[in-house]
Amino acid sequence: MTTTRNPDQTRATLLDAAFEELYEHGFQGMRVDEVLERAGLKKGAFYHHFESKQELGYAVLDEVIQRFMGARWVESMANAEDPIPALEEVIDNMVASAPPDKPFCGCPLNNLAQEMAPLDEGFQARIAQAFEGWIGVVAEAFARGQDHGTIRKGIDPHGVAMFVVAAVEGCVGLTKASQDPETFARCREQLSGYLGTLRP
Amino acid sequence: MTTTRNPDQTRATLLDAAFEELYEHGFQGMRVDEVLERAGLKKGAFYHHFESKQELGYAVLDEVIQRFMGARWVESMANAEDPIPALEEVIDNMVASAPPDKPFCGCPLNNLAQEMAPLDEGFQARIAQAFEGWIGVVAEAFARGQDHGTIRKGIDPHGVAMFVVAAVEGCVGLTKASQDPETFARCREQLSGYLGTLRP
DNA sequence: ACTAGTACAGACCAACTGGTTTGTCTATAC
DNA sequence: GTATAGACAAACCAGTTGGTCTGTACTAGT
Repeated sequence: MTTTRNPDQTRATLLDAAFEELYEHGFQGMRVDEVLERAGLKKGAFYHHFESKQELGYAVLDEVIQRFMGARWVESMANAEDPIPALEEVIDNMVASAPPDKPFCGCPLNNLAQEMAPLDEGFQARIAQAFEGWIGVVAEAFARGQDHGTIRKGIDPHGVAMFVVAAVEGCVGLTKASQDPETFARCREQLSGYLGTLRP
Repeated sequence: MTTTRNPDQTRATLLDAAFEELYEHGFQGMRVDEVLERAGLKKGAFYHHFESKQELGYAVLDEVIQRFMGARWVESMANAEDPIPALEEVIDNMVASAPPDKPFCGCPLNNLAQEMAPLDEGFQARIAQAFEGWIGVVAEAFARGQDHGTIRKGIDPHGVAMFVVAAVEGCVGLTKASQDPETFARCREQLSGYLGTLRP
Protein backbone atom coordinates (compact mmCIF):
# COMPACT_ATOMS: atom_id res chain seq x y z
CA MET A 1 0.00 0.00 0.00
CA THR A 2 1.37 3.32 -1.06
CA THR A 3 0.37 6.27 1.05
CA THR A 4 2.51 8.80 -0.72
CA ARG A 5 0.66 8.77 -4.02
CA ASN A 6 -2.92 7.78 -4.48
CA PRO A 7 -4.91 9.96 -6.84
CA ASP A 8 -8.27 8.27 -6.28
CA GLN A 9 -7.86 8.54 -2.53
CA THR A 10 -6.79 12.16 -2.83
CA ARG A 11 -9.83 12.99 -4.91
CA ALA A 12 -12.10 11.22 -2.44
CA THR A 13 -10.50 13.08 0.46
CA LEU A 14 -11.08 16.36 -1.35
CA LEU A 15 -14.68 15.42 -2.04
CA ASP A 16 -15.34 14.48 1.58
CA ALA A 17 -13.76 17.65 2.92
CA ALA A 18 -15.69 19.72 0.40
CA PHE A 19 -18.95 18.08 1.40
CA GLU A 20 -18.41 18.96 5.04
CA GLU A 21 -17.53 22.57 4.29
CA LEU A 22 -20.40 22.83 1.84
CA TYR A 23 -22.82 21.40 4.34
CA GLU A 24 -21.78 23.82 7.03
CA HIS A 25 -21.28 27.04 5.08
CA GLY A 26 -23.19 26.64 1.83
CA PHE A 27 -21.54 26.84 -1.57
CA GLN A 28 -20.88 30.55 -1.63
CA GLY A 29 -19.65 30.49 1.95
CA MET A 30 -17.39 27.52 1.32
CA ARG A 31 -13.74 28.53 0.91
CA VAL A 32 -11.44 26.43 -1.21
CA ASP A 33 -8.64 27.13 1.27
CA GLU A 34 -10.74 25.71 4.10
CA VAL A 35 -11.49 22.60 2.09
CA LEU A 36 -7.78 22.17 1.48
CA GLU A 37 -6.88 22.67 5.11
CA ARG A 38 -9.48 20.11 6.14
CA ALA A 39 -8.20 17.69 3.54
CA GLY A 40 -4.57 18.36 4.45
CA LEU A 41 -3.74 19.20 0.85
CA LYS A 42 -2.59 22.17 -1.19
CA LYS A 43 -3.93 24.23 -4.05
CA GLY A 44 -1.93 22.29 -6.60
CA ALA A 45 -3.62 19.06 -5.62
CA PHE A 46 -7.03 20.68 -5.76
CA TYR A 47 -6.74 22.23 -9.18
CA HIS A 48 -5.19 19.07 -10.48
CA HIS A 49 -8.34 17.11 -9.67
CA PHE A 50 -10.99 19.80 -10.22
CA GLU A 51 -11.31 22.51 -12.81
CA SER A 52 -12.85 25.05 -10.49
CA LYS A 53 -14.73 25.57 -7.28
CA GLN A 54 -17.92 25.26 -9.31
CA GLU A 55 -16.90 21.88 -10.72
CA LEU A 56 -16.09 20.74 -7.21
CA GLY A 57 -19.58 21.73 -6.16
CA TYR A 58 -21.08 19.75 -9.02
CA ALA A 59 -18.93 16.75 -8.12
CA VAL A 60 -20.02 16.88 -4.49
CA LEU A 61 -23.63 16.97 -5.61
CA ASP A 62 -23.20 14.15 -8.13
CA GLU A 63 -20.91 11.88 -6.20
CA VAL A 64 -21.55 12.52 -2.51
CA ILE A 65 -25.03 13.94 -2.01
CA GLN A 66 -26.85 12.04 -4.77
CA ARG A 67 -25.17 8.81 -3.76
CA PHE A 68 -25.97 9.39 -0.12
CA MET A 69 -29.62 10.21 -0.80
CA GLY A 70 -29.86 7.22 -3.07
CA ALA A 71 -28.49 4.91 -0.44
CA ARG A 72 -30.70 6.20 2.35
CA TRP A 73 -33.95 6.37 0.45
CA VAL A 74 -33.78 3.75 -2.23
CA GLU A 75 -32.47 1.00 -0.02
CA SER A 76 -34.91 1.70 2.76
CA MET A 77 -38.02 2.10 0.68
CA ALA A 78 -37.44 -0.01 -2.39
CA ASN A 79 -39.00 -3.16 -0.99
CA ALA A 80 -41.35 -1.99 1.72
CA GLU A 81 -44.89 -3.33 1.50
CA ASP A 82 -46.04 -0.55 3.77
CA PRO A 83 -44.33 2.71 2.84
CA ILE A 84 -45.41 4.68 5.89
CA PRO A 85 -43.19 3.15 8.59
CA ALA A 86 -40.31 3.01 6.11
CA LEU A 87 -40.82 6.68 5.37
CA GLU A 88 -41.00 7.56 9.04
CA GLU A 89 -37.83 5.68 9.78
CA VAL A 90 -35.87 7.50 7.09
CA ILE A 91 -37.26 10.88 8.15
CA ASP A 92 -36.31 10.34 11.77
CA ASN A 93 -32.86 9.39 10.62
CA MET A 94 -32.43 12.69 8.77
CA VAL A 95 -32.48 14.52 12.08
CA ALA A 96 -31.13 11.83 14.39
CA SER A 97 -27.98 11.30 12.32
CA ALA A 98 -26.92 14.92 12.71
CA PRO A 99 -24.06 15.56 15.15
CA PRO A 100 -25.66 16.79 18.40
CA ASP A 101 -22.86 19.15 19.40
CA LYS A 102 -22.98 21.31 16.27
CA PRO A 103 -25.83 23.51 15.07
CA PHE A 104 -28.32 21.49 13.07
CA CYS A 105 -27.70 22.09 9.38
CA GLY A 106 -30.71 20.34 7.83
CA CYS A 107 -30.68 18.44 4.57
CA PRO A 108 -27.61 18.84 2.34
CA LEU A 109 -29.62 18.55 -0.86
CA ASN A 110 -32.23 21.06 0.20
CA ASN A 111 -29.58 23.46 1.45
CA LEU A 112 -27.91 23.50 -1.91
CA ALA A 113 -31.26 23.73 -3.64
CA GLN A 114 -32.39 26.78 -1.71
CA GLU A 115 -29.07 28.51 -2.12
CA MET A 116 -28.08 27.72 -5.69
CA ALA A 117 -31.08 26.68 -7.76
CA PRO A 118 -31.94 30.22 -8.89
CA LEU A 119 -28.31 31.23 -9.34
CA ASP A 120 -26.66 28.46 -11.35
CA GLU A 121 -28.19 26.28 -14.01
CA GLY A 122 -25.68 23.50 -13.50
CA PHE A 123 -26.68 23.18 -9.89
CA GLN A 124 -30.34 23.65 -10.69
CA ALA A 125 -30.44 20.81 -13.20
CA ARG A 126 -28.65 18.41 -10.86
CA ILE A 127 -30.83 19.38 -7.94
CA ALA A 128 -34.04 18.97 -9.90
CA GLN A 129 -32.87 15.56 -11.05
CA ALA A 130 -32.02 14.50 -7.50
CA PHE A 131 -35.42 15.54 -6.21
CA GLU A 132 -37.15 13.81 -9.09
CA GLY A 133 -35.34 10.60 -8.29
CA TRP A 134 -36.18 10.87 -4.64
CA ILE A 135 -39.85 11.63 -5.33
CA GLY A 136 -39.93 8.77 -7.81
CA VAL A 137 -38.77 6.31 -5.18
CA VAL A 138 -41.40 7.50 -2.74
CA ALA A 139 -44.10 7.43 -5.44
CA GLU A 140 -43.24 3.84 -6.29
CA ALA A 141 -43.42 2.93 -2.64
CA PHE A 142 -46.92 4.43 -2.41
CA ALA A 143 -48.02 2.62 -5.56
CA ARG A 144 -46.70 -0.62 -4.10
CA GLY A 145 -48.54 0.17 -0.90
CA GLN A 146 -51.73 0.49 -2.91
CA ASP A 147 -51.14 -2.96 -4.38
CA HIS A 148 -50.53 -4.42 -0.94
CA GLY A 149 -53.57 -2.70 0.55
CA THR A 150 -51.60 -0.56 2.98
CA ILE A 151 -52.38 2.66 1.09
CA ARG A 152 -55.72 4.04 -0.03
CA LYS A 153 -56.47 3.51 -3.73
CA GLY A 154 -57.87 6.98 -4.31
CA ILE A 155 -54.60 8.89 -3.99
CA ASP A 156 -52.22 9.93 -6.76
CA PRO A 157 -48.95 8.28 -5.70
CA HIS A 158 -46.70 10.76 -7.47
CA GLY A 159 -48.57 13.83 -6.30
CA VAL A 160 -48.59 12.58 -2.73
CA ALA A 161 -44.90 11.69 -2.98
CA MET A 162 -44.10 15.24 -4.06
CA PHE A 163 -46.05 16.66 -1.17
CA VAL A 164 -44.49 14.27 1.30
CA VAL A 165 -41.00 15.19 0.18
CA ALA A 166 -41.92 18.88 0.36
CA ALA A 167 -43.41 18.44 3.81
CA VAL A 168 -40.40 16.52 5.07
CA GLU A 169 -38.04 19.19 3.80
CA GLY A 170 -40.30 21.79 5.34
CA CYS A 171 -40.22 20.09 8.75
CA VAL A 172 -36.45 19.67 8.61
CA GLY A 173 -36.08 23.26 7.45
CA LEU A 174 -38.22 24.61 10.26
CA THR A 175 -36.14 22.60 12.70
CA LYS A 176 -33.03 24.15 11.24
CA ALA A 177 -34.57 27.60 11.59
CA SER A 178 -35.53 27.08 15.21
CA GLN A 179 -32.46 25.02 16.12
CA ASP A 180 -34.74 23.13 18.46
CA PRO A 181 -35.28 19.35 18.25
CA GLU A 182 -38.70 19.84 19.82
CA THR A 183 -39.80 21.61 16.66
CA PHE A 184 -39.03 18.49 14.70
CA ALA A 185 -40.84 16.25 17.17
CA ARG A 186 -44.00 18.31 16.87
CA CYS A 187 -43.87 18.59 13.09
CA ARG A 188 -43.12 14.91 12.87
CA GLU A 189 -46.21 14.09 14.90
CA GLN A 190 -48.42 16.08 12.53
CA LEU A 191 -46.70 14.48 9.57
CA SER A 192 -47.59 11.08 10.96
CA GLY A 193 -51.14 12.28 11.27
CA TYR A 194 -51.16 13.27 7.64
CA LEU A 195 -49.63 9.97 6.54
CA GLY A 196 -52.41 8.25 8.46
CA THR A 197 -54.97 9.89 6.17
CA LEU A 198 -53.41 7.95 3.29
CA ARG A 199 -54.54 4.63 4.77
CA PRO A 200 -57.50 2.80 3.19
CA MET B 1 -39.17 68.61 -0.96
CA THR B 2 -35.47 68.25 -0.57
CA THR B 3 -33.90 65.51 -2.60
CA THR B 4 -30.35 66.33 -1.67
CA ARG B 5 -30.55 65.32 1.99
CA ASN B 6 -33.00 62.91 3.49
CA PRO B 7 -31.47 60.47 5.95
CA ASP B 8 -34.63 58.47 6.54
CA GLN B 9 -35.21 58.11 2.83
CA THR B 10 -31.57 57.18 2.28
CA ARG B 11 -31.77 54.50 4.92
CA ALA B 12 -34.98 53.15 3.43
CA THR B 13 -33.43 53.11 -0.04
CA LEU B 14 -30.48 51.18 1.33
CA LEU B 15 -32.78 48.73 3.07
CA ASP B 16 -34.84 48.15 -0.05
CA ALA B 17 -31.82 47.63 -2.24
CA ALA B 18 -30.30 45.30 0.34
CA PHE B 19 -33.49 43.27 0.51
CA GLU B 20 -33.47 42.73 -3.25
CA GLU B 21 -29.82 41.70 -3.31
CA LEU B 22 -30.29 39.51 -0.27
CA TYR B 23 -33.30 37.85 -1.80
CA GLU B 24 -31.50 37.05 -5.02
CA HIS B 25 -28.05 36.08 -3.77
CA GLY B 26 -28.41 35.16 -0.12
CA PHE B 27 -26.59 36.96 2.66
CA GLN B 28 -23.13 35.60 1.98
CA GLY B 29 -23.56 36.13 -1.74
CA MET B 30 -24.85 39.66 -1.30
CA ARG B 31 -22.17 42.24 -2.04
CA VAL B 32 -22.26 45.61 -0.30
CA ASP B 33 -21.02 47.22 -3.50
CA GLU B 34 -23.96 45.79 -5.41
CA VAL B 35 -26.38 47.07 -2.81
CA LEU B 36 -24.79 50.50 -3.13
CA GLU B 37 -24.99 50.47 -6.90
CA ARG B 38 -28.64 49.44 -6.81
CA ALA B 39 -29.36 52.16 -4.27
CA GLY B 40 -27.37 54.73 -6.23
CA LEU B 41 -25.31 55.56 -3.16
CA LYS B 42 -21.72 55.31 -1.98
CA LYS B 43 -19.80 53.60 0.78
CA GLY B 44 -19.91 56.69 2.96
CA ALA B 45 -23.68 56.68 3.02
CA PHE B 46 -23.79 53.00 3.81
CA TYR B 47 -21.40 52.99 6.73
CA HIS B 48 -23.01 56.10 8.06
CA HIS B 49 -26.34 54.32 8.42
CA PHE B 50 -25.17 50.78 9.22
CA GLU B 51 -22.32 49.49 11.31
CA SER B 52 -21.57 46.52 9.12
CA LYS B 53 -22.92 44.18 6.49
CA GLN B 54 -24.14 41.97 9.32
CA GLU B 55 -26.10 44.81 10.92
CA LEU B 56 -27.62 45.57 7.55
CA GLY B 57 -28.73 41.95 7.31
CA TYR B 58 -30.32 42.16 10.73
CA ALA B 59 -32.06 45.40 9.77
CA VAL B 60 -33.45 43.89 6.57
CA LEU B 61 -34.78 40.97 8.58
CA ASP B 62 -36.27 43.17 11.30
CA GLU B 63 -37.60 46.00 9.21
CA VAL B 64 -38.34 44.58 5.78
CA ILE B 65 -38.94 40.85 5.96
CA GLN B 66 -40.67 40.71 9.36
CA ARG B 67 -42.84 43.68 8.47
CA PHE B 68 -43.72 42.17 5.11
CA MET B 69 -44.58 38.78 6.57
CA GLY B 70 -46.59 40.47 9.27
CA ALA B 71 -48.58 42.45 6.75
CA ARG B 72 -49.28 39.52 4.46
CA TRP B 73 -50.20 36.98 7.09
CA VAL B 74 -51.61 38.90 9.98
CA GLU B 75 -53.87 41.11 7.92
CA SER B 76 -55.15 38.28 5.79
CA MET B 77 -55.78 35.78 8.53
CA ALA B 78 -56.46 37.80 11.62
CA ASN B 79 -60.22 37.96 11.16
CA ALA B 80 -61.05 34.98 8.99
CA GLU B 81 -63.82 32.74 10.33
CA ASP B 82 -62.63 29.99 8.03
CA PRO B 83 -58.83 29.84 8.00
CA ILE B 84 -58.49 27.45 5.09
CA PRO B 85 -59.41 29.71 2.17
CA ALA B 86 -57.51 32.56 3.80
CA LEU B 87 -54.47 30.30 4.09
CA GLU B 88 -54.78 29.16 0.50
CA GLU B 89 -55.04 32.71 -0.74
CA VAL B 90 -51.86 33.78 1.03
CA ILE B 91 -49.99 30.69 -0.11
CA ASP B 92 -50.92 31.24 -3.73
CA ASN B 93 -49.77 34.79 -3.38
CA MET B 94 -46.31 33.69 -2.23
CA VAL B 95 -45.66 32.22 -5.65
CA ALA B 96 -47.89 34.42 -7.78
CA SER B 97 -46.29 37.63 -6.55
CA ALA B 98 -42.85 36.57 -7.73
CA PRO B 99 -41.59 38.30 -10.89
CA PRO B 100 -42.19 35.84 -13.75
CA ASP B 101 -39.14 36.78 -15.81
CA LYS B 102 -36.56 36.01 -13.12
CA PRO B 103 -35.74 32.63 -11.57
CA PHE B 104 -38.09 31.90 -8.70
CA CYS B 105 -36.34 32.66 -5.43
CA GLY B 106 -38.83 31.27 -2.92
CA CYS B 107 -39.56 32.77 0.47
CA PRO B 108 -37.18 35.46 1.74
CA LEU B 109 -37.54 34.41 5.35
CA ASN B 110 -36.96 30.75 4.65
CA ASN B 111 -34.00 31.54 2.40
CA LEU B 112 -32.30 33.42 5.17
CA ALA B 113 -33.24 30.73 7.66
CA GLN B 114 -31.73 27.91 5.64
CA GLU B 115 -28.59 29.86 4.91
CA MET B 116 -27.84 31.62 8.17
CA ALA B 117 -29.61 29.95 11.09
CA PRO B 118 -26.75 27.55 11.88
CA LEU B 119 -24.05 30.15 11.20
CA ASP B 120 -25.05 33.27 13.09
CA GLU B 121 -26.92 33.51 16.36
CA GLY B 122 -28.20 36.99 15.63
CA PHE B 123 -29.89 35.79 12.49
CA GLN B 124 -31.04 32.60 14.15
CA ALA B 125 -32.80 34.36 17.00
CA ARG B 126 -34.59 36.78 14.66
CA ILE B 127 -35.57 34.00 12.29
CA ALA B 128 -36.94 31.82 15.07
CA GLN B 129 -38.93 34.76 16.36
CA ALA B 130 -40.35 35.50 12.92
CA PHE B 131 -41.44 31.91 12.41
CA GLU B 132 -42.97 31.79 15.87
CA GLY B 133 -45.00 34.88 15.10
CA TRP B 134 -46.15 33.48 11.80
CA ILE B 135 -47.07 30.12 13.31
CA GLY B 136 -48.86 31.92 16.12
CA VAL B 137 -51.06 33.79 13.68
CA VAL B 138 -51.96 30.60 11.85
CA ALA B 139 -52.60 28.79 15.13
CA GLU B 140 -54.97 31.50 16.26
CA ALA B 141 -56.78 31.29 12.95
CA PHE B 142 -57.26 27.54 13.42
CA ALA B 143 -58.48 28.03 16.99
CA ARG B 144 -60.95 30.61 15.73
CA GLY B 145 -62.00 28.20 13.04
CA GLN B 146 -62.73 25.65 15.74
CA ASP B 147 -64.95 28.17 17.49
CA HIS B 148 -66.78 28.92 14.26
CA GLY B 149 -67.18 25.27 13.40
CA THR B 150 -65.08 25.43 10.24
CA ILE B 151 -62.25 23.37 11.77
CA ARG B 152 -62.42 20.01 13.51
CA LYS B 153 -62.27 20.20 17.31
CA GLY B 154 -59.88 17.31 17.71
CA ILE B 155 -56.79 18.98 16.27
CA ASP B 156 -54.04 20.85 18.12
CA PRO B 157 -54.13 24.31 16.52
CA HIS B 158 -50.53 25.15 17.26
CA GLY B 159 -49.13 21.80 16.17
CA VAL B 160 -51.12 21.91 12.96
CA ALA B 161 -50.04 25.51 12.36
CA MET B 162 -46.40 24.48 12.65
CA PHE B 163 -46.89 21.67 10.21
CA VAL B 164 -48.79 23.87 7.79
CA VAL B 165 -46.05 26.47 7.82
CA ALA B 166 -43.45 23.75 7.34
CA ALA B 167 -45.43 22.21 4.50
CA VAL B 168 -45.93 25.56 2.80
CA GLU B 169 -42.24 26.32 3.00
CA GLY B 170 -41.53 22.84 1.72
CA CYS B 171 -43.81 23.30 -1.29
CA VAL B 172 -42.33 26.69 -2.08
CA GLY B 173 -38.83 25.28 -1.59
CA LEU B 174 -39.46 22.38 -3.92
CA THR B 175 -40.78 24.82 -6.49
CA LYS B 176 -37.61 26.83 -6.14
CA ALA B 177 -35.55 23.68 -6.58
CA SER B 178 -37.39 22.61 -9.71
CA GLN B 179 -37.90 26.13 -11.07
CA ASP B 180 -41.18 24.85 -12.43
CA PRO B 181 -44.55 26.42 -11.52
CA GLU B 182 -46.20 23.07 -12.20
CA THR B 183 -44.39 21.68 -9.17
CA PHE B 184 -46.13 24.24 -7.04
CA ALA B 185 -49.52 23.54 -8.58
CA ARG B 186 -49.23 19.86 -7.79
CA CYS B 187 -47.95 20.37 -4.25
CA ARG B 188 -50.61 22.97 -3.69
CA GLU B 189 -53.31 20.51 -4.70
CA GLN B 190 -52.09 17.97 -2.16
CA LEU B 191 -51.83 20.67 0.45
CA SER B 192 -55.48 21.51 -0.14
CA GLY B 193 -56.26 17.86 0.31
CA TYR B 194 -54.49 17.86 3.64
CA LEU B 195 -56.24 21.03 4.77
CA GLY B 196 -59.52 19.32 3.92
CA THR B 197 -58.77 16.66 6.53
CA LEU B 198 -58.91 19.41 9.16
CA ARG B 199 -62.61 19.99 8.53
CA PRO B 200 -65.14 18.71 11.08
C1' DA C 1 -25.17 85.28 9.33
C1' DC C 2 -22.73 82.07 12.01
C1' DT C 3 -21.73 77.75 13.65
C1' DA C 4 -21.96 72.96 14.94
C1' DG C 5 -23.17 68.69 13.78
C1' DT C 6 -24.90 65.53 10.49
C1' DA C 7 -25.03 63.19 5.79
C1' DC C 8 -22.69 61.71 2.43
C1' DA C 9 -18.81 61.18 -1.34
C1' DG C 10 -14.86 59.04 -2.73
C1' DA C 11 -10.23 57.63 -2.06
C1' DC C 12 -8.06 54.20 0.22
C1' DC C 13 -6.53 49.76 2.65
C1' DA C 14 -5.58 45.22 4.46
C1' DA C 15 -7.25 40.83 4.10
C1' DC C 16 -8.77 37.48 1.42
C1' DT C 17 -10.56 35.25 -2.94
C1' DG C 18 -10.31 31.75 -6.70
C1' DG C 19 -7.15 30.54 -9.82
C1' DT C 20 -2.25 30.08 -12.15
C1' DT C 21 2.45 29.00 -12.54
C1' DT C 22 6.49 26.71 -11.73
C1' DG C 23 8.86 23.18 -10.01
C1' DT C 24 9.66 18.70 -7.46
C1' DC C 25 8.98 14.15 -6.42
C1' DT C 26 7.43 9.42 -7.42
C1' DA C 27 5.94 5.46 -9.89
C1' DT C 28 6.19 3.07 -13.87
C1' DA C 29 7.72 1.87 -18.85
C1' DC C 30 11.37 0.83 -21.31
C1' DG D 1 19.32 2.87 -15.04
C1' DT D 2 17.05 6.27 -17.39
C1' DA D 3 13.15 8.68 -19.46
C1' DT D 4 8.58 10.11 -19.01
C1' DA D 5 3.96 11.16 -17.29
C1' DG D 6 1.31 12.21 -13.70
C1' DA D 7 0.48 13.86 -8.66
C1' DC D 8 1.14 17.22 -5.82
C1' DA D 9 3.58 21.41 -3.27
C1' DA D 10 4.50 26.17 -2.81
C1' DA D 11 4.80 30.57 -4.18
C1' DC D 12 2.39 33.72 -6.61
C1' DC D 13 -1.10 36.70 -8.94
C1' DA D 14 -4.81 39.81 -10.02
C1' DG D 15 -9.16 40.89 -8.62
C1' DT D 16 -12.51 41.46 -4.98
C1' DT D 17 -14.08 41.98 -0.33
C1' DG D 18 -15.79 44.47 3.78
C1' DG D 19 -14.44 48.26 6.08
C1' DT D 20 -11.97 53.00 7.29
C1' DC D 21 -10.72 57.71 6.74
C1' DT D 22 -10.83 62.39 5.38
C1' DG D 23 -13.06 66.02 3.36
C1' DT D 24 -17.03 68.68 2.13
C1' DA D 25 -21.70 70.28 1.61
C1' DC D 26 -25.96 70.62 3.60
C1' DT D 27 -29.13 71.78 7.42
C1' DA D 28 -30.84 73.19 11.99
C1' DG D 29 -30.35 75.99 15.87
C1' DT D 30 -29.04 80.36 17.32
